[in-house]
Amino acid sequence: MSAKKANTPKDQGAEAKIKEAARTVFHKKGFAATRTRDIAEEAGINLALLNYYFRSKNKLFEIIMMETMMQFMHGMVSVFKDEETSLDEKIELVAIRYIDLMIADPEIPLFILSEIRSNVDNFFDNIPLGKVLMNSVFIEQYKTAIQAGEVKDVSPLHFIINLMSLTVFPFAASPMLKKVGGLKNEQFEQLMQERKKLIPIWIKASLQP
Amino acid sequence: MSAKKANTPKDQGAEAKIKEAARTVFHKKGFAATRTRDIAEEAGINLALLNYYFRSKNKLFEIIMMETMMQFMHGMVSVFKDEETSLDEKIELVAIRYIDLMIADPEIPLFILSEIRSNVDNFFDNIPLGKVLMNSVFIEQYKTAIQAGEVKDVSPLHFIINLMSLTVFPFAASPMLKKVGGLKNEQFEQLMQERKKLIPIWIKASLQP
DNA sequence: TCTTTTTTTAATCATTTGATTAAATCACTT
DNA sequence: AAGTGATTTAATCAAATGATTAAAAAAAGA
Repeated sequence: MSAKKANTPKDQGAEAKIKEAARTVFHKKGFAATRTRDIAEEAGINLALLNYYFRSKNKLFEIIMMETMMQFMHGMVSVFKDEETSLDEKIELVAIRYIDLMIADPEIPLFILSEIRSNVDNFFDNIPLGKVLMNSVFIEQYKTAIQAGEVKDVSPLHFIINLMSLTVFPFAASPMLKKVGGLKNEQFEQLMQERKKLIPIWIKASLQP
Repeated sequence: MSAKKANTPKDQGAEAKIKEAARTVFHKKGFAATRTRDIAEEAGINLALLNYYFRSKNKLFEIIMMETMMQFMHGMVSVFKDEETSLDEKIELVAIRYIDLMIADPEIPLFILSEIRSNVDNFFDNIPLGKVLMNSVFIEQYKTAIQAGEVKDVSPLHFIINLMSLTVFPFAASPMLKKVGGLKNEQFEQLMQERKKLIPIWIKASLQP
């Protein structure tokens, strides 16, 4: 039942290797398209080990999904709740943190969007993330700015959607951008680096009353 | 070899019914997650019929993929190439057409993005869509406006990405928005209707020098 | 009506794939 | 070194799934 210490004979622990391999393959191909044998091969271990450590493909996927969601959400929620930073600073922080996160792991956006559609998981069913975000300091600051006449009176929902759209969509669409636009990986990353500075400028421009 | 006329005994042609069912299921679940039996059931026909008419799951998928890509691209390309409309009008046209298209068929964005990632298809390999778009009237008008000092000097690529992001992303993320934000279908559609007017305003604001 | 062609079905095949089992190997304790 | 438990493997199972086949049913043509 318990596989506490990684006292394996091989290099660095089969359990950890399997999880890393699972993350790689699941992120790249999604749940339905990955076979447990893909994961075993990627990890360089026998197929039975996967079931020995993780019981089933589903269980393993749930772990990866949970960790990925946490990783993705944590950056956002921590910025949204910060009492110390201004509205403008938060906009800049969201852009920078998310773009850095996604440059490091570009498969995440499409993975999350696809798997939530597939409903393989019930991650959000118990977590009132909507309430957390829409009642956050960020949104309060936005509403306050509206009442002070500093920004246009547009629904906070549009505001959040726009910020996420400009930040996340290019990564979700990167396979298409690279195919359609003939972009190389370096060019794409260069473009995304530029957006860390540009997105806050565009968002602020769109808020001008 | 040829199944010309739909002279079937049943209601309206099994071949057409299978294709419609395939479109529905593929769009909803993606290639890897749909089983041919799902399609047969959705179409209300026997499984063997699918292979009789379409030879294989792959062949059937390629047809659906091709038609979906055509549907999605045609709206964009026709606006981009139009010699008669202004830059501002094109921005408005793209927003309106795409949002209308996606309200009618909300599964399309995530379907296209996912399946291009999966590389199941080689749709773009023969079509220089990037050249077509980046050399279009739309982009020429944008560059002209930059040289005239009417808009900020930002890469046309960012411009296109921003327009697509604000338009397409909310639909790609709609399963998440509905779960996280607790949005009902009607609320979501209402929000998207608003964006037909708002996106051009935001884009134009972001272009101000 | 009778024949021929097209359409539809039930049954079955072959492969893929998630999962299990029993045995072998390894690492650590005594 | 022997024993004990943890780790790993090869072999195999059972279910799911894409595809095929042979025959029945329906439609069309004579």
